[in-house]
Amino acid sequence: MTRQENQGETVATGEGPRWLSPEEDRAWRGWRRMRLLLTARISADLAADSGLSDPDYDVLSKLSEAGGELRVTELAGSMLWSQSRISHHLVRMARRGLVTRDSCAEDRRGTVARLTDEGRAAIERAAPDHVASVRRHLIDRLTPAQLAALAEIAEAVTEPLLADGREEAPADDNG
Amino acid sequence: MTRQENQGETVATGEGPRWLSPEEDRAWRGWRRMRLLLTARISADLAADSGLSDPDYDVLSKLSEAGGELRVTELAGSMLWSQSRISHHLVRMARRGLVTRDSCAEDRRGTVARLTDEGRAAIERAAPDHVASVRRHLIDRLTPAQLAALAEIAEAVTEPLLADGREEAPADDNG
DNA sequence: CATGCCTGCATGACGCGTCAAGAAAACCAG
DNA sequence: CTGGTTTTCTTGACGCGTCATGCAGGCATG
Repeated sequence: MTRQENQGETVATGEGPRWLSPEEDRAWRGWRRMRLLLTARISADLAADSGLSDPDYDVLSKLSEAGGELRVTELAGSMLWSQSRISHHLVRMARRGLVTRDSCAEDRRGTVARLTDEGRAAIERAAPDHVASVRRHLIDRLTPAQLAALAEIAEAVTEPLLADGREEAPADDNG
Repeated sequence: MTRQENQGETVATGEGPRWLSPEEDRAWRGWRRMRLLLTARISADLAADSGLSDPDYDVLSKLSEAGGELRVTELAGSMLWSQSRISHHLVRMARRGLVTRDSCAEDRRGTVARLTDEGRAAIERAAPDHVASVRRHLIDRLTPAQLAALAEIAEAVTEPLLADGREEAPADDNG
């Protein structure tokens, strides 16, 4: 992302783009490495401890928060997932008996995703180990100040992205 | 991740796990949302601007830094990718004419990944827009202090993860 | 120089996520 | 209530990444 080896070469545009400064590059590379390694690690812990994937856990968790059932669109909206993604994933989870997909009474286009007993049991079994993993690999590595900084950074970055999404396609965003 | 609706219920372990405090939860949720949205957005920009995927860009960039060719293992090592991942991806990139995969002279088990002219052209065309996208969505949203904090957070989190990897399987890590 | 292990890489199967296309119900005009 | 639009969700194709497996070439040991 800094100019690297090809620094002497002229870029196709002919106009010099603003490459990243060393500090900027350090943050960018750090972010990408953290994304790669932390995600992989917590995901692997979760799979090993409970047999659930990260997305599995998220869906079960949301459904559990919502009292056990939720319209598919609300599920997608609250998780910032695409319709297609949630649809595909619910099919897979239903196949494994973690949820059911029942057609909705009030709106017959709709589908209600419902936690099965097995699904509820799975999330309750998985949660403690998962929290422990998140603590071990992220929370406990940071000072309280860093934790606060991370939250603020995330908010500063995601807010404009959420706003972009709303302008292009004014959709629901309750989450 | 905080106790949410099921807070009154007893967890299967019977022993209360240390759930996340509000500040911890804010950081954890923020991190996940940032990972989801920022990654998606930069990735979409890259695809729209240049037709390359994120992994495409990373591979081309590494090869370019290395002067145009690299042993597959070194490529994987420097990017922290699995052998399998790099292998699959090089097959796909070779199919599109971005790289070639030639068997290595000194070690006949080995493979050398080489940038084609087309591959070199692709990365040079893509780079300026990509930097601009990274600036727009990440760098420019943060103060210099936040940028430094992000880098430090990333380092604090990834260092132990890299160390873990080495203990379990003492491999190369030049990157 | 044979034995056996380790390394470097490829491959197949499978889960995951996106985009594009489509079906069906709801909504809304006139 | 008819015709068009919008919403809700599904589906198929395809790229991506992982894990497990396999295999050929290097390497070390006797």
